[in-house]
Amino acid sequence: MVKNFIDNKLPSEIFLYFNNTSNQIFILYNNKTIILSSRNLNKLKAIFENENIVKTGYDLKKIYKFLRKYDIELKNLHFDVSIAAALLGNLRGNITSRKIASEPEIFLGLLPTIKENLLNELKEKNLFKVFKEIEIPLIKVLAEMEIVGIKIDLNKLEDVGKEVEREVKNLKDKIYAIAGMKFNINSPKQVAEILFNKLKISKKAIRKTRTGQLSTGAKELSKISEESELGKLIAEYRELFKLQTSYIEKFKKVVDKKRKVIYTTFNQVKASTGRLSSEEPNLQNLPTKSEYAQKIKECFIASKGFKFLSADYSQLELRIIASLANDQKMINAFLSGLDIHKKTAAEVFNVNYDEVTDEMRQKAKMLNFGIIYGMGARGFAEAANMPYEEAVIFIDEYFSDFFNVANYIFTLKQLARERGYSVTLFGRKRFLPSINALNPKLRAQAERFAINMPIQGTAADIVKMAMINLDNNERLKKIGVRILLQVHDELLFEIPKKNLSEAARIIKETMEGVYKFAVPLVVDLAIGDDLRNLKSFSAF
DNA sequence: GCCGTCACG
DNA sequence: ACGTACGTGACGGCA
Repeated sequence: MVKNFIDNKLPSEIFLYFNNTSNQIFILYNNKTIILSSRNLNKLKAIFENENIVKTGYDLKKIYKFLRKYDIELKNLHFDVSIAAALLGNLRGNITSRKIASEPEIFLGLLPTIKENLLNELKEKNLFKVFKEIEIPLIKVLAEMEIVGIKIDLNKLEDVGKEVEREVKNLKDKIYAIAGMKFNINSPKQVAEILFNKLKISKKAIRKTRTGQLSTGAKELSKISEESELGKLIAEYRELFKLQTSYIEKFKKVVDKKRKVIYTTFNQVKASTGRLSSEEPNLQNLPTKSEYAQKIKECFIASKGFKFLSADYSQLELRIIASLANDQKMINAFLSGLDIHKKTAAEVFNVNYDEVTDEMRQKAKMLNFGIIYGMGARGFAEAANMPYEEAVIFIDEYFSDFFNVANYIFTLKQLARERGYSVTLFGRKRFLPSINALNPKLRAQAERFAINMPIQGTAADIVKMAMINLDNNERLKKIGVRILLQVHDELLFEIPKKNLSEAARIIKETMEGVYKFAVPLVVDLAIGDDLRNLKSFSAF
């Protein structure tokens, strides 16, 4: 039956849908439905691999990966309706996989119409360029990264696991002893009960959660250190419990035991700013801070014969603000090559660069972050742990120093109000239905989105474009370079040892050359055999 | 299925 | 007095 279809005239386009429940691909081929399971995929191999037949589907990355398992390369990825819908703002969209999973054939039949509608809307709303030039080419890059995975040392992971487990138990015992009873430390409700009712620790400075319960977050726990050491112990317990459950145990659960490789899944369009996200497991939030965190990172190792190379954009978002705002003072700060937060501090505190203290730098750093987040005085005061009045003064000073940044932020809000969306340099949009809302809370939130999205989103566009350019580089392909992970402003590669220098040079040049801003992009490199021991590396 | 919490950029 | 700076994913508790 499949044979007959192929003998007919070749279609110019086929439509694809992968049904998770049955593990089958549903294909619309010259208006006929073909259903293939892993056993008979090969019957359409020539069609899948035909460059002249465009492929349209729902979640093409998943289909690409499925076919690759059977040595078939899906070529000419053309239109992904889930991506198109997301770019148009249907984030957790109308098209949910659950809804369509029960009626895959009906959904497949609708795909051509859905595609036509989405295509028209993308063009109408000027989103086709981002779709065509960034998101579609990225599908294959992400699929390849997910297929390669990252190697993990299971023996080492087991050892760290035991250490952390022992430490968690110790902390547990200590906490019970001080509390005078056993309770569930994982229950914020019970922790609050013990601290503030049983032990009668002062709750005057303690914040409440949205639901009116006394908060027991790390910040609140640190406030009670004068009265009891329980706060510190509970915080420590939480930290280690987190490492144990969210990382060590999780990795053991999802690892491919035979290959000793962990495979993540990147979501291309989940984040409303255009960032990627990573799930099952999330490899974009590997812990870094503590000694145990470092021991976990040490478990991620380069494949035999390869070295890790990490390449991260230095201060990507601030460079973008300085450039897009065309703020000469901030641009000069970057061009000087000095520490940007220290330079900012010198401006805000009106002192010489050399006179900037760590505390001043810390405040300036928070101001710089605040800009990216669309801060208000209240939020900044809270984050920087200072009185509201003082925060107002700091922000005023910052904006009078960097007045084009202030103008830029004003313009971003203004444009968002007029257009109903915010937009990145490369045309990605975030629709902001609440930007003119009467509810001040909702409106203020939309304004923060309006400020943050063009910055975070432009950075996301840059990194996505870098990934595509790297993937298109024939030389890198030839010398065996693989991209393993993307962590927002950083890419992790695996490189055959003998080609390290050449690869590093091409990678740095490619990433820095993605776009020419007023402030040049700078990429820092580091190499190593595991994720703990990465040493900075000069490509030239 | 939501909440509080905490890991990351 | 309060609404209290962006984007995520994952956990256990709890109803």
